[in-house]
Amino acid sequence: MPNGTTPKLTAKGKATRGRIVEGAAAVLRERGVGAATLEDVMARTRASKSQLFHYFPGGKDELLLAVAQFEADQVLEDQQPYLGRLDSWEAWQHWRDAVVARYEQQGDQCPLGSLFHQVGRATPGARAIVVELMRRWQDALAAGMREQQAAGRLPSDLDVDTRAAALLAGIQGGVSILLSTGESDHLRAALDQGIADLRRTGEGLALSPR
Amino acid sequence: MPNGTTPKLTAKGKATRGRIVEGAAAVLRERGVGAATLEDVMARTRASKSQLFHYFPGGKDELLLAVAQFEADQVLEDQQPYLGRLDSWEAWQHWRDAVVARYEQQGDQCPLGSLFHQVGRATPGARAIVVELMRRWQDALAAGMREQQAAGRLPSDLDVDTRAAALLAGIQGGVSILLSTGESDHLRAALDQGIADLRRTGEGLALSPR
DNA sequence: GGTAGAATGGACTGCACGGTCCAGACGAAG
DNA sequence: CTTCGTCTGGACCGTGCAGTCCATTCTACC
Repeated sequence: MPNGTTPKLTAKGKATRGRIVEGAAAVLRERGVGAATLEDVMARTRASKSQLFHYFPGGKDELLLAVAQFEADQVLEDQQPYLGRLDSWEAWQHWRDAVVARYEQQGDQCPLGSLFHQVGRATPGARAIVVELMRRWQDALAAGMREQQAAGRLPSDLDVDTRAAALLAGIQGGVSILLSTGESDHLRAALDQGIADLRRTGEGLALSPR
Repeated sequence: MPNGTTPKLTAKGKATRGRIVEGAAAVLRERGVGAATLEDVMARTRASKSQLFHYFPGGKDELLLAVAQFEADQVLEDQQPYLGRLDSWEAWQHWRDAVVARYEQQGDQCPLGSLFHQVGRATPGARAIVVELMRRWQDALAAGMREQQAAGRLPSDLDVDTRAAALLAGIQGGVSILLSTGESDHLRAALDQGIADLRRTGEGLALSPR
């Protein structure tokens, strides 16, 4: 039974724990999940082994899970404020730019992807984190489309959820290819094509009844 | 300096080597890259350790690379003959079905994805395999679109390569999400949306000149 | 049918890395 | 100022697993 938090945490403890998670995240991005060791994390965060196991009694797996949650939150945060306010085609474009920039800068390390390749399908925890991230992401996209519907820039009978799912898939694939090849062409293509398709769907809608 | 093949290979040797690669591929799919050990492979293929190192002097990494190549070839092969003959919208649909079926059946194990998460960005070999796979895949899609152009079912000025890139990204993302969540909705959505978008692009083209 | 080289078996090694333990410093609360 | 619990340091352990070595058997070729 995985309980949420270890024992009591004082202010100092909280800080240390946070330091460990952030440091571990950095190490994982650099070294990759397979290669990263607890000692790497210790060196990076200047924490002793007992600290690691003090804050993450479940050992490496629990730490990885914490990092995964941290990274997952980061993903959506990095898209704000654009992702939360997709109420014009310009806003969509800004969001697109933010996504491309974020992942181009991140380069070829996949904090999340590799994480649950390690902890992976086995544990329910890891999967839950990814599922939740995808859900929130897709919901945000769908919400943006609904705003455009409300503004009369998308047909009201558009299957928003499917469209959002397809767009999200395009992003994921683009990122995935970026990670393996180092080229962001596919990410750009997927985003541009997805948005263009959307815009064209709404074309000439202004003249439809109120 | 990584040479292509070990020393001389007799017929028997070739068979054994092949057996090892296939067995290793199976083990990797089941256990995941991180968890799979050489001893697992030994058990599965009934090969001794010296055999492993006889055929793959580079050790585990070289074996993983061989498996990666094997799996990469498999991916495209599994889409044939549909992928090679995308000369009608029905053919595109058949291909779509084949892709969905293949990945739904594969379930939640990612032979390739996890492979180069392990060997990964570090080695040039792994990246090359993935890059090559993506290139061939995308080329096949682009070729299919060109056939549709030739048949007058797609505008001749369509930017085929970008469209193929976007579609490929959608597939990759759909698969990637399928792997993490177990749901194939996104893969279906990406494929259906991508193809529908394509078809709509070619709509009403029959009445164009000639 | 003999020999050179490939193919196989399996014991052995080394060590990296996750995890445990205890001893001691620090901080909060009464 | 005492006390209790959190926090930290670092030595220590066990082992799982990649990789090595040599001895033996099989295969091809003359």
